[in-house]
Amino acid sequence: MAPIVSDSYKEKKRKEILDSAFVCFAQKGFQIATVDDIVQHSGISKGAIYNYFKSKDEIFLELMKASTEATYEKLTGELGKCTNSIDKIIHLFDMYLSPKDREDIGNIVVHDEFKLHASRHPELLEKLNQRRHEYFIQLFSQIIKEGQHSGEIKKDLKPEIYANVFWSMIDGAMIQTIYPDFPCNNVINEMREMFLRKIKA
Amino acid sequence: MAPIVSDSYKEKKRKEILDSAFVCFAQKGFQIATVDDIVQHSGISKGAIYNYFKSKDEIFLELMKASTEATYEKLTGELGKCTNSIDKIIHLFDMYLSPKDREDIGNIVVHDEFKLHASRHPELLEKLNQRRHEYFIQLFSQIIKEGQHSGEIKKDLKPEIYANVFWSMIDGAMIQTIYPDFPCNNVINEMREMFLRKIKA
Amino acid sequence: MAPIVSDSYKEKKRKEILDSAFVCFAQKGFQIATVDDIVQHSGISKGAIYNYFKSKDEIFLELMKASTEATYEKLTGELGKCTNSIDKIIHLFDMYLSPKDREDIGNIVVHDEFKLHASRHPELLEKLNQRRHEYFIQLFSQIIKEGQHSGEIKKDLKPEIYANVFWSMIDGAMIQTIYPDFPCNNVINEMREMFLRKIKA
Amino acid sequence: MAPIVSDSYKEKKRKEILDSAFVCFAQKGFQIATVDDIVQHSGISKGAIYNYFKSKDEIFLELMKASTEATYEKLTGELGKCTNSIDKIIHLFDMYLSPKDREDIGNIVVHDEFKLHASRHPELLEKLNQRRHEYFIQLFSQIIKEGQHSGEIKKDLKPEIYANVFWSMIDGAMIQTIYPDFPCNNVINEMREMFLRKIKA
DNA sequence: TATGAATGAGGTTTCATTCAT
DNA sequence: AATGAATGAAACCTCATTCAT
Repeated sequence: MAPIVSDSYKEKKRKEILDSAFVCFAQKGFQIATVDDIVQHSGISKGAIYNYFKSKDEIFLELMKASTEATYEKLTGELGKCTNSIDKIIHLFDMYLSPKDREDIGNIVVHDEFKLHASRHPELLEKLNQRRHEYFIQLFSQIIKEGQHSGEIKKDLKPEIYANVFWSMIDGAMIQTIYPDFPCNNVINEMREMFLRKIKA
Repeated sequence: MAPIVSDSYKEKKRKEILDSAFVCFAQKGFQIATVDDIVQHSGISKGAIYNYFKSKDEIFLELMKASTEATYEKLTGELGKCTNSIDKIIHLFDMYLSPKDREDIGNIVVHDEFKLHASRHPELLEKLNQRRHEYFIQLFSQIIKEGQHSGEIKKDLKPEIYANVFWSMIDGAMIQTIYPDFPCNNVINEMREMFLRKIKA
Repeated sequence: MAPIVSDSYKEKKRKEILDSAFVCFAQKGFQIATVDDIVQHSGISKGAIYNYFKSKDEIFLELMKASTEATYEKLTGELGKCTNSIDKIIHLFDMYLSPKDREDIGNIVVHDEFKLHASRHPELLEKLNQRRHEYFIQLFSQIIKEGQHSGEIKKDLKPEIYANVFWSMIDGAMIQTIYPDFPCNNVINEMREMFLRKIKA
Repeated sequence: MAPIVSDSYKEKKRKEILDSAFVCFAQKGFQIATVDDIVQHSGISKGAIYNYFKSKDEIFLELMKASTEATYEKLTGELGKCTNSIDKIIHLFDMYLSPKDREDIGNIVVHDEFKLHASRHPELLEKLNQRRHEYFIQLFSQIIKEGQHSGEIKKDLKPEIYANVFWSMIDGAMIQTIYPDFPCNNVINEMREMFLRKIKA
C-alpha cells in the first residue's frame, strides 16, 4: 500500500516534535519535562509522538544529534567568510559572545545535560566523543594546521591539544552563563587574547 | 536524661548517608538515583534517612554545601604553602591536573548536575552564585590583587574578570574529563601557560 | 479529529469511580480507605482514577457535592407533591424514617466524616456552610414562610431558627442510626409531633 | 522487685498523656494526629507513651472512656442540685447552651469522631452502645419516670423513646456548632420548649 | 523506666508507554 | 496515522511501633 502521507510531511512532523521537545527540555530539564509537556507544547497527540519516536530517550538522542549538526553547520557557514586562520579563530570566539538570551542559555543547559546523561552511558559517551572529534576537534585542528602551514601560527604546538583547549574554554565560559552576573563578553575577550598571544607565530 | 546517642554519632550517621548519597548521585545522577538506592548502598533504612534529612532535595543541597566547603578548605590549605601570587596560581592550576580517578569525575558530574538543577530554580541559583563569589571568585581575585600589589602581576587588569576567566577554564576542562581520551594534563598545562603569560607583569 | 470517547463515556467513568469511592469511604472511612481500595472495588486502574480526579481529596469533595445535590433533588422532588406547608414538613420528617439500609447509613457516616474533616479546614467549612444555607436552611425557611403567609404556621417564630432546629433534629437522629437498636422511627415520629405542635398556628 | 515509682505517679503520667492526646486529636483529628504530635505536646518520650499504652488506638479508647465518664459525672453532679424532674430536664438542656469555646467544639468533634470510628468496628460499637444505654439513656429515662411518678410528666409516653429524642436533639445541635454562625442558644431554647410542651402533664 | 533512633510496610501520586478506536 | 484513555511500576515520603541503651 502506498504511503498515505508524503515523506516531507513526516519529516515536518518529526521536526515539530523535536522543536517542542527542545523547548520543554530547555525549560524544565530532560528528566523533569514529561511527554505530556511535549504534547501540550506541540499540540501533537501522545500516540502520534510515539509513532515518530520509540521513546522519550530517542527524542533526546535525536535532538542531540540535530543540535550538534546545526551548530556545526552554523560554525562552518560562518568560517567560510574568513580568509585566514587567525581570523577564523577570532570569529569562533566571537560567536560565543553575548548577548545570550533565555533561549541560548536553555540551549547550553540542554547540551550540558546531554553530556552528563551521556557520561553515564558508555555507548552514548562513545558516540558523543566520536562526534566531538569528528566535528569540533577536527574543525579546530584543521584551522590550526592551516595556520601553521601559512605561517600564522607557531609550528611547534600540537593542533589537537589546542583544539581541546579552545573548546574547554568555550564550554567553561558557556556554563557560567547560568549566573546572571557572569561577565561573559569580558571573559571571552580575555580568553581570545591570551589564546591568540600564545599561538601566534 | 541525656540523649540516647551522642552528637558525634549522629554526625557520623549523617555523613554516612551523605557519602552513600554522593556515590549514588555520581553513579546515576540526582534525578535517576532513588532514595532506595541510597538505602541499599548505605544499609540505612529509609525511615532513618528521613530522620536526618527532610527530603531527597535536602540531601542534595547538603552534599553540595559540604562539597563546596571541602573544596574551599583544600584550596586554601594548599595555598598556605605558597609564598607569592604567581606560585599560588600555578598551584591552583596544578590541583586540577590528572590523574582523575572515578570519584573525582563523579564529583565533577554531580557538581555540574547541581548547577543545571540550580539554573532552573532562581532561589537556588542565587545561593549558588553567592557561594561562588564568596568562596571562589573572592579567593582568586585576592591572589591577583596581591600579585598586583607586589608587582608580579600587571596592574591594569581587573582581578574579578581574571578570576572568572580562571574558573571558566577550569570548569571547562573538568567537564571534558567525562571523555576518556581527553588530554586533561596537556590542556591544563597549556591553559596555565597562556594565563600566566597574559597576566605576568 | 473528534475525541476518542464520548463525553457521556467519561461521565459514566467518573460516576463509576465516585460510586466505588463512596462504597470504600463508607466501609472504612475516608482516611482509612486507600486509593488501592478504590482500584480494587472499581476495577479501574490507579492511573485512570488520577486521570479523572486530581487527588483522593478531590474525589471526596466531588462525592460530597454530588451527594448534597442528589439529596436536594430528592427533597425538592418529593416536596413538589405536597400542597401546603404543614404537609411539606410532615413529608420531610417522613423521608428520614427507616428502614435505613446499609447504604443509607454509610451515606450518613460519610457525610458526618466530611463535616468533621471540614471543621478543621476553614475554607472547606466555609463552602460547606454556604451550601448548607443555600440548599437546606433556605429550603426549610421558605416552607415556614409560606406557612406563615397562608396562616398555617405561627407568625411570630423566626423561620431560620426553625430551619436550624429541624436540621439539627434530623442530623441528631441520623447519627444515632449507627446504633443497631436505635428506635429511629419512634424518635422521628415524636420529633415531628413536637415540632408541629410548636409551630402550628 | 518492688515498683520503683508509685502508682499515683504512674496514674499522673497516664493522665498527662491522655490530656495531650486529647488536645492533639481535637486539633487535627484522630487519624491525622500522630504519636509524635502527642510526644511534642506532652513532652513525654515516645517510648514512655508506649510503656503506658499498647497503641495509639488504645489511647483513643481510653480517652473515649474517660470522656464519657467525665461527662456523666458532670451531668449527675449538676442534676443533684435540682428538686424535680422538669427542673432537671431544663437543667440538662441548659448545660448545652453556648458559649461554646474552641475547646468545647474540639471536644464535640472528637466525640463524633469516636462514634464514626466505632460505627465501623462492631465490637467497639457494641461497647459504645452499652455505655450509652447504661449512662445516658438510663439517666434520662430515670428522670422521665420520676416525673411520671410525681405527676409532672404525661404517663403515656415511653421514657426510653424520649431519652433517645433528647440525646438525638442534643447531638444534632452539637454537631452544628462546627458552623461559626450556628445559632446554638436559640436552637437549644426552642428545642427545650417544644420538648417540655410535649411531655408536660 | 525512659529515651529517641531505627524500621519498613504502606500511603499517595506520577508518568512513560500501550492500544483500542 | 492519529487519538488520548488506560495501565501499573516505581517514586517519594510518613508514621506506628520496636528496642538497644
